Amino acid sequence: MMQESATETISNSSMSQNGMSTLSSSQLEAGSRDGRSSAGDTSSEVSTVELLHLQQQQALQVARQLLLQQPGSGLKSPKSQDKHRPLPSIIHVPSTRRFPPFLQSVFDLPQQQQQQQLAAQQLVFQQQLLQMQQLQQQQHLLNMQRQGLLSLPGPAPGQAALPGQTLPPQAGLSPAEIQQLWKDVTGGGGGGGHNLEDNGGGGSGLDLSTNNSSSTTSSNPAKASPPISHHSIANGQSPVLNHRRERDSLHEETGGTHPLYGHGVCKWPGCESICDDFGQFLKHLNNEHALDDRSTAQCRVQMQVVQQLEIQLSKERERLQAMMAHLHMRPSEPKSSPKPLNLVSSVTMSKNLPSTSPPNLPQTPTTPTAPITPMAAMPQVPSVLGGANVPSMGAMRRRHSDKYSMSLSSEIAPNYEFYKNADVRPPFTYATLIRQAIMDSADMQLTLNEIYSWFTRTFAYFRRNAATWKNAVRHNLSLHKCFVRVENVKGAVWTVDEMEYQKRRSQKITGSPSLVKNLPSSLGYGTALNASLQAALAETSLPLLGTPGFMGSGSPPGLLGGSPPGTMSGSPPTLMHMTHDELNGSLDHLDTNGHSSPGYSPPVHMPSVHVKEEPLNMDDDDCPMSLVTTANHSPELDDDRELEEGNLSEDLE
DNA sequence: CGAGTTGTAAACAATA
DNA sequence: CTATTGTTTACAACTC
Repeated sequence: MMQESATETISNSSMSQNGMSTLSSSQLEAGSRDGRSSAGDTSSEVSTVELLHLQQQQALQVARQLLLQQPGSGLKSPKSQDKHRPLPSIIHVPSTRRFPPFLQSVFDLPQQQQQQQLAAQQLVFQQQLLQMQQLQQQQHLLNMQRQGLLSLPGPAPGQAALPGQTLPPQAGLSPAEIQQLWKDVTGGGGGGGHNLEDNGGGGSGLDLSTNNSSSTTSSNPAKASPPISHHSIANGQSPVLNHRRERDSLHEETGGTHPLYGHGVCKWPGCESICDDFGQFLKHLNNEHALDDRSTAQCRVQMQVVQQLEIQLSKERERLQAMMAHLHMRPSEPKSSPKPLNLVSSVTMSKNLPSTSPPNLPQTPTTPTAPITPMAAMPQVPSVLGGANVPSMGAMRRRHSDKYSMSLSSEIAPNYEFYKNADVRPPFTYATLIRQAIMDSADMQLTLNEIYSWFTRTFAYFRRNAATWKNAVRHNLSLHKCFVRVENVKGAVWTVDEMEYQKRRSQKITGSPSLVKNLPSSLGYGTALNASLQAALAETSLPLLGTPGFMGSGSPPGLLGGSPPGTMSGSPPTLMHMTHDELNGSLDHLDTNGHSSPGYSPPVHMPSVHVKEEPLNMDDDDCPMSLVTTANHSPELDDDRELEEGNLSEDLE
């Protein structure tokens, strides 16, 4: 009972990462930078068109590259490198981030930040992809339409294109042309080009998600996209993002809301009129986009655009599945059933509860409701369970996962809905999950019950067999040194000793004790405390940590010794995410396992200091700050600390 | 084959 | 007394 309530009360901090901000400015800049357009900043028509053109091309190019790469084996990143690598997520691998993970870590971004960044990149990428698709569709449509509706203007396509860029073969129209078309159809609505500049590849892509509902809306063609970034993209996978986005926009539009209005701009296809307030927008809407032939025609175009996009989406989806099937499926085990999800879950479960799990579990228990698209689901499911891992018998454990697992946040986030609704066992160890739960919390500390809640809230899988997994959770908390119990006034909370956590990882990975020592476990401090700092240190000392298998890029066998990637016997979950995982935070990627640490005890727990102020309301929140010193620490700790502290810097090389 | 991980199950103790 | 929370053991399944 408590749990239930807790489940509800707890905030979804896990989704915080969605809150990314703007798209990478680099993307935007690229557009203007490349083009000669800079010359015409003055919002002359020409410049506007050019800008648009550039931006579109840019987006197309990026997206195209990705698409091309993905299918091909050439993909250097997530590819299945060799060992059972989980399926790379097509969508998740922004071409933009080519730099090695460890480089990223150099930035010392705190985990959250990194995640955000990651997410942002991801979003940008997806946006581009969508944009590309949209453009293609639109081009087709326009192509068709122009025959009847108008004559083409004619700026040479691709004129300002970047070196390697070319328009999609099939596209008959250049972005500029499209733009022009819209304008023509619109009859000259558009305002200045400001929009373009701001937005860059920005917002239009996202709209895909909303398109369906309001077709006439946002999915506007290239031009009419919302100006700035709201974090644009709704990454197709997480509805959450969409919601967020919607909310955000609502927010901004304090006055009123309208799908065609956002960020002070009219989002009517081809129209970018600036409307300072909602009232003005309404006026504009009624005046400029009243029911007339022109509007009707635009509406029709938009409908077609949407349809085309949908078709395209389904095609891409098919392609994705085929790719995944190709990459992951073991020759031996062709998962015949299209519904890996449930299958899997049941299989997995079987292990846990041999008899318990009803063979016929609500196979689609959650699925039906789950918003997740096959796209989102696919990656995970099949790879995780589907594949070889689930050898007929339930005996197998899917521990692989964690070896790779990185930060769940990155892994989970994108598939948040999936895990939340699908009864699939997450490919992470309990330790990893627990850590994530704690890290997701505002205070970096959770009570046992809160941890339980996180599990049930985040994974449908853990809504069953509570006794089993809860016991496992407790067991893990007690067993692993990285989990530190801190006494609190109202009880006790669990925190993560990142140092320990990393230490373990490193051990696992390197296998070399010396290295392990590098990790300054003692810097001490605490738990949640400077995660970033710690992360940085960890990274520094173990550059490879971040890279291990993910991405497939470079997992140098050398250091890793054996454990990392290859570990997973079967198919790891989605490595794709790993891609960003690396970015994410150094802290995350490597995963851990339990107790390997030699004999000493946890290095410091910072306990006292960091104690929590009860985040939850479910209890008595009266005492906001319950500072308590933890009793946990035993003398032994200190020893370690010193020990390690000493070497630390030196070892780092 | 042995060591180390991870997941389960279960016994127990301390508390609420 | 019961339910939770924690700690420990034991064991099986895996991986290296």
